[in-house]
Amino acid sequence: MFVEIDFNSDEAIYLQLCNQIIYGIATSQLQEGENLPSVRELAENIGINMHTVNKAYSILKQEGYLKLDRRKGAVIAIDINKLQAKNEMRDEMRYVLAKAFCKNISCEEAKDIVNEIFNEFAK
Amino acid sequence: MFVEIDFNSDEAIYLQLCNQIIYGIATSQLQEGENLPSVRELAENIGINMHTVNKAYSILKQEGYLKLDRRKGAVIAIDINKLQAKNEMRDEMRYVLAKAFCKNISCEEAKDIVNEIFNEFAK
DNA sequence: TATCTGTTATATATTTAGTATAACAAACAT
DNA sequence: ATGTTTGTTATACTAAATATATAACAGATA
Repeated sequence: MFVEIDFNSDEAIYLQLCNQIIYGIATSQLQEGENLPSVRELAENIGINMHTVNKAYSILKQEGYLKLDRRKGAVIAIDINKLQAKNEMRDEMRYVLAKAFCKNISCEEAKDIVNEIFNEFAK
Repeated sequence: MFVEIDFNSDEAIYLQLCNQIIYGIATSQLQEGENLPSVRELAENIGINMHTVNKAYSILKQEGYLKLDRRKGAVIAIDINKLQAKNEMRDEMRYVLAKAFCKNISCEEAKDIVNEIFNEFAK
């Protein structure tokens, strides 16, 4: 796997896992229908506890990025609720952009960065 | 003050405080040079502990939004390090936009929301 | 002098995060 | 059939983060 955990980060391990898997889907390093490692395997691989991986997978399932199946394990399966996703994005973005605005970053500069990041994603 | 704490949120109180004060600056409800309430006063006002407010103020100071003065108290004073601010924004934005991309939100739609939010700010 | 600032210190309770074992039922390969 | 692998659940524990409660200090101020 491409996952890299920073154990010195102040961000919780399970959140780092969630974010990196979502980023992996966006950059199509992980594709719809593809299997993730089992909770035990990934935990072993990273060197963390099974339950920490399980927590990440459960959240990703609840947020509509995975389906968990006893036979096949964790499978990428995007459930799209665009309206909800947009509202969540707006709420998260509000504080990120407030910081930017206070630091004299313009709307144009912010949108340039949005372009930049979208170019990292699959076309 | 305009601060509203959601005690049922999973977000820490001191973080809610930081975010709302930054948003307050961006929307010019708080202006450069203006005084914030003292840590004791704001704590009393919201109904939380003095140290929780103090933690928020200390972080805002360290991130360059406030100066703390024994005589005048906490004063809005923006320290602009644009390059650093841009890099931080990019890192925070990356995972917000990865989520959006997975949910079929387009680059244009994301930029529309950036416009929308910037319109909430002072001109 | 009394009061208000931020600041620091100590102690404590609560919650969250992470680990450690263990067990279960469903699926599956041999 | 047997043994293994899947997610899932339960319990117990440690450590860290969060929030509260008092208390005290030095500098500034009225």
